[in-house]
Amino acid sequence: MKHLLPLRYIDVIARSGSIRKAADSLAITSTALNRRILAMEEELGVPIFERLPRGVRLSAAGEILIHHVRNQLSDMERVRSQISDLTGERRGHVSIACSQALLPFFLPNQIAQYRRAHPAVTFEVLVRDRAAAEQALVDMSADLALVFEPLRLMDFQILQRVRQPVYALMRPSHPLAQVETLRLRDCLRYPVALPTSQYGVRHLLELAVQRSSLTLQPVVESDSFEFLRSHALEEDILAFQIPIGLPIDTEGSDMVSRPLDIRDVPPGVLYFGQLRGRILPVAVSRFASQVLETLTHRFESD
Amino acid sequence: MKHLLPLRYIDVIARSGSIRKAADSLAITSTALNRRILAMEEELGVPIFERLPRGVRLSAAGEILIHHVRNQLSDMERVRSQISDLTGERRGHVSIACSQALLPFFLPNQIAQYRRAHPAVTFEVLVRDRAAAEQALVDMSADLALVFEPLRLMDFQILQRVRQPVYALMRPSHPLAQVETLRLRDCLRYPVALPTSQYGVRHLLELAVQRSSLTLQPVVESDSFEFLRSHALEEDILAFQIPIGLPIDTEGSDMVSRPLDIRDVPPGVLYFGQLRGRILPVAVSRFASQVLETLTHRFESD
DNA sequence: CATCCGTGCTGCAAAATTTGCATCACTAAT
DNA sequence: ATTAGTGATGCAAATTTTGCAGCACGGATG
Repeated sequence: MKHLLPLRYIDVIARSGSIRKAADSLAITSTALNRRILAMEEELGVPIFERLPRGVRLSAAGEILIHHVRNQLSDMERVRSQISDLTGERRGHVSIACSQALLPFFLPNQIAQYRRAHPAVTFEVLVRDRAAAEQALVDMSADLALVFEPLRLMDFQILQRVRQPVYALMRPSHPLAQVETLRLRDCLRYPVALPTSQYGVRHLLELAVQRSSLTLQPVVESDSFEFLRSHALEEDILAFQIPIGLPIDTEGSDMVSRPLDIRDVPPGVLYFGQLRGRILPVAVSRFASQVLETLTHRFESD
Repeated sequence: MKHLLPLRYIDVIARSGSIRKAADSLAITSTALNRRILAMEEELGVPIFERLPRGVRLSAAGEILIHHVRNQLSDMERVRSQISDLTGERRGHVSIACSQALLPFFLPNQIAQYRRAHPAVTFEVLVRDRAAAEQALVDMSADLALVFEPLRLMDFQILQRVRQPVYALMRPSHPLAQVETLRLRDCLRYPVALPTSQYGVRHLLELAVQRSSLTLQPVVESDSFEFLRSHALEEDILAFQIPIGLPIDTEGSDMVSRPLDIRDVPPGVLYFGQLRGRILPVAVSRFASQVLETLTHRFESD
């Protein structure tokens, strides 16, 4: 849609922080782009960007405007998609910001299921920590977010909340593999692998040890759950994960997972949400319904 | 804002039902306008308008689009207004669709009060019956609606609901002027003036007489409350009105108002609302808050 | 049935706008 | 001091938009 080209320009400049860089990625000259911005600022009567020696930054007015701009762009996508629906097609694009735990099983499974019904819908999955996920919603680089134990919740409209107890992950040969429900103090008698402190699982374990007299002394620490899991596959060590990050059927799996006793470690909460007040494109909305259904069916809501 | 000129074009064409007429009121040639529409339809891949021998009409796709278009236009106004706020001004425009009862006292009072604080804000008051008020919200010719006993409530987001018992209005010399609370059967012993059947007050009275064995036999009927009131001033006749249409202090008034017993006539409900899901411009939002405050303070909510 | 009026659409030339190049002025990092 | 990167600007070319005149069509009119 041509008429919102100026809006795309503003969006790209705001993201790249430089008119020249934006011009490159928009495949036009910086002159043209620069002048269009100047013209818009003229119309608006107020500068949209502050000029810095190394580029530009949104002004106060620009901050207000950018919200509107991104909304417009997104909303036009929704309109196009709805119009496509009229003519029989069903296209669309869904962008999801999520925690690492969703990567191995849950999201591939959900997306594959959705795409079986709607092959023309495309997906984008962005791994974001708890703070960045919300930011992705705000700047509309993501439509939906699935995050574990998020921090701030200003612009985050919760669609569903499910309880996620912490599970320990180990080789079948591990001494604890036979125990049905694990106590924290038993776990900590063995070497453990932990995610770094930015992650929700680590946070919950930290809280748990503070209540007891135990201490966390990880032999391996990483910001990659995939690495932690793989490492626990190599030596008799405990890794931790939440149910949504575990395979649905543990038959034939090379790892054993056992829940930690909730008296020791409180269950975390996985939040599924969108930007507050935003009207989602049809494809996104339908996919969200499916995820919501699955979450509700498979986990305890909180 | 130049970039949403095409959107204004679409809006005006949709309203006027003809490209040439729209072109006139937009002060451009029909050629230019026509070509822009053709270009947009090309971009969109779908016709926006159906071509009829006497003009154009929105197609199915156009119906979807026009919603988006009007939202965009309105939202940009909100952005401009918010940016103006940053630079110190406080401008804006508020358009209200309302029932006749609001005209003599309530709205003038509210608007005057608001304009004392914000003299640069302008107002527009459209008298609309119950169906047309909602339509005005939908096509965004009105920002807010204040209607008595509305019919459909699909796109109407209720901000407040207040109870409005029916009052009888008469000269101080009328025999019933001394009675504190009037019974319906007493009223109907005297000549009455009634609004036509499209109005809520009439509707409530009709309901009331159906429950009893009484009948309504108005000596005067009109679609103007002002006329009914004036006529009751001329002869000893009963008119009817709801509290919001009555002066606040009855001191020195040339008319007496007495409530009908709610056992006979159920109180009507006055609805204050906006278009569902719409983000209101700042000026509108602030005015709405003031009205809401007043309604809550002055009447029983329902 | 013939006429007429109002409609949207189109070819072509003029007008207006946008674009790109070369260049300037400026600032922070080197 | 130098350099590299930034946004702004004058001017001419390229592109887009506009307006005029006229066409084809279909319902209203008598």
